[in-house]
Amino acid sequence: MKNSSVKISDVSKLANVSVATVSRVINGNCFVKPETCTRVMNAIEQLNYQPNQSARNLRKNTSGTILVITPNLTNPYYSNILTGISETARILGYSTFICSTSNDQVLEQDFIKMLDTGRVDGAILMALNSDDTWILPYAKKYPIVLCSEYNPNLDIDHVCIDNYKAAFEACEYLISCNHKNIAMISSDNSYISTIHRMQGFKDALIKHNLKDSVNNIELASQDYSFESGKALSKKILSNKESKVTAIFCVSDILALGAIYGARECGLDVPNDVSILGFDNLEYTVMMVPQISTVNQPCYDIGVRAMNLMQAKFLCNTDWTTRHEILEHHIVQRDSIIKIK
Amino acid sequence: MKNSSVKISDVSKLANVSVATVSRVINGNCFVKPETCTRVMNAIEQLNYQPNQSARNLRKNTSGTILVITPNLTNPYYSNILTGISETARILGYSTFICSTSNDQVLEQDFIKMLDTGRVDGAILMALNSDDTWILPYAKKYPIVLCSEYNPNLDIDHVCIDNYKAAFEACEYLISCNHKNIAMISSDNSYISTIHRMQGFKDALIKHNLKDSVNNIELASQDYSFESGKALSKKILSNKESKVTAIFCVSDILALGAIYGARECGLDVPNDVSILGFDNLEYTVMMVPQISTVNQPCYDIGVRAMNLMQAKFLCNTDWTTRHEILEHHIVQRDSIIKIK
DNA sequence: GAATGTCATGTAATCGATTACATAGGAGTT
DNA sequence: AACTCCTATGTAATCGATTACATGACATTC
Repeated sequence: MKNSSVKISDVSKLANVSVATVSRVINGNCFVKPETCTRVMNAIEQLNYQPNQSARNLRKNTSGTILVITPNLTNPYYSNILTGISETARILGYSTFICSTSNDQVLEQDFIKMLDTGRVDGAILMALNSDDTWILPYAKKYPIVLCSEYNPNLDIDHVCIDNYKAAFEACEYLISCNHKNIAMISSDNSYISTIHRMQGFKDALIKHNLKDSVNNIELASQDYSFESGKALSKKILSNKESKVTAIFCVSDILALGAIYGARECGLDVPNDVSILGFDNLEYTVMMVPQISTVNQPCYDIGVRAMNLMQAKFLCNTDWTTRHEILEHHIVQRDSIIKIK
Repeated sequence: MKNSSVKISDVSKLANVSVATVSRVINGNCFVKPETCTRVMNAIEQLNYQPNQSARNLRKNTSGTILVITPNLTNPYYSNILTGISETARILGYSTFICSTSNDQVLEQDFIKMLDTGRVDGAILMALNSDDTWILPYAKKYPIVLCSEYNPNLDIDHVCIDNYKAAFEACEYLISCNHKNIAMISSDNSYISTIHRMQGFKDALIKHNLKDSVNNIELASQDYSFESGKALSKKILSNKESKVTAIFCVSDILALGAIYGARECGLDVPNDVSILGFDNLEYTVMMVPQISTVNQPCYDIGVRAMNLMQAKFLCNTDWTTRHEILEHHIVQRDSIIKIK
């Protein structure tokens, strides 16, 4: 026998009140006599009553759950954000429905349709391309929050870091270590973070009169894979003319690949080449050399995204779009040396 | 305007049939004239009708969602299993509700209560202690599948590998490389996998007359952390009398820590100490030395767990408990050498 | 041609909550 | 005493689907 077979009418009978009163007690209506309230609560306790969510959702026309769309679950960058989202959702009383797309846009748009069916009340998306516009009609109808990535032409709430500034500073950090010939391993996608990081990198080079490096950008074809990082660093480092002394990678996994590739070219990191990562994932400190990187507050990004979602739910007046920019910082470790 | 405001009665009006007929079409009842069926489907298409899940769930007394309980989302071991579970669930038409406990049993049991409220139809648990019995009443009432860990005294469906055999073989592999003084870094928890691995390790040593090594087991206090691996390998290797030449770690992260610790002791891996990991997570090949390890088919474990769950749902006769044991294998890479 | 069976469809009850509206008792006002 | 107002509670409609049961059309059988 399911406990769920205990329903509100059972409670009402035991407490000798109507179902309406029981419902009022459950939902904290203030017009219930304390005495009655106690009686009802005792009955609930005694029967171990738990309200049926489907019935509640049907009546209230909500689901209490948030759709979370992520490219995958295994990349620690995403899983850290997801942890922030999930834990915050739990605390705030929402459920989450985490869906991974494996970068399949059709799947992504199928998931989004759950907003229409009432299966979910809102959605947090973690990987919108900077030129995606299909999301707009949904964002107009439902609460949507974008995480890390967004389309600058669309007026939709989002939470992210200042990727332009982060890359600019990262590049300046390498320059401050007297690197003059710097390469970048970026990614062949159209995320706004990628665009901003490349622009920040270039602008820093230009500011410091290192225009020759501006074209040293290689693009990883499979997003942020180790294999791409390895292959591209070998490509960069095997070009003896260029004499690159530092590589800025737009993810820690690419940096890992770059280090491996450097080693295969017979080069030592950091003595022959310096490598800078991005994200500051846990494993950057689990190896030699520990990887210097740009910290992103992944967990907090998730927390803020979920809080923003709740704010949108609670707001009953006009909502003005919010863009939350969290702080990044450069983490100096062992994969970079200062050239004398 | 929500699309969800289109309801079954709107479709029925447009198609000029009753709601019952529309429902029959949606649910594939065979007693509908093809002609009528087409008319209804056109109406559905035209109105972009999507059935309201809450109403459906209420009426059918199901939720179509599976609770998945994991210690965390960030450990790639779990996130790979989760991927297998989620993708399979999607294909089979179920939703998943992934909850992470951070090893908080109170939270875990709170999550399980969602079975009682009808919020979920079944649960997959990924980290049951070998002496946990609180799960039993739930397993009797609801479909429950255990993943990786289980309680051998409880008759509950589970999917895992043969950890005893895996550890036995792992140890024999080290012995076959002529290691005679072998240590183990295990974990201070009561998972059945841990117990079995330690037993397998010991029995292999005994079989090969290496009884002296049997007490070389150190326990990581914070489950499978890098820090523990580092500290314990330093402890093991700094003991000059013991002359340990190989360490078997019960997780790749511990192995990572062990390698780091060895390096801090001035020892080279694999030339001075060999290190064997467990799990075969992606990053074992992303560093030097690439880590030799025991492969677990994480993704498949997830797939099988979800398939098992579905089998339980579909079974309307008596169910006999199933224990699915998937294949492991040793992956030879660079963190182990054969002693001459 | 009456009885029976099959197919296709409709009517209305039902799932378990929430909530608009109704009602009744008691306090306060005139 | 008659009125209003407030509090506390009950009655019944409602959310949007599914489905048991009813019905009618038509085919088959004897």
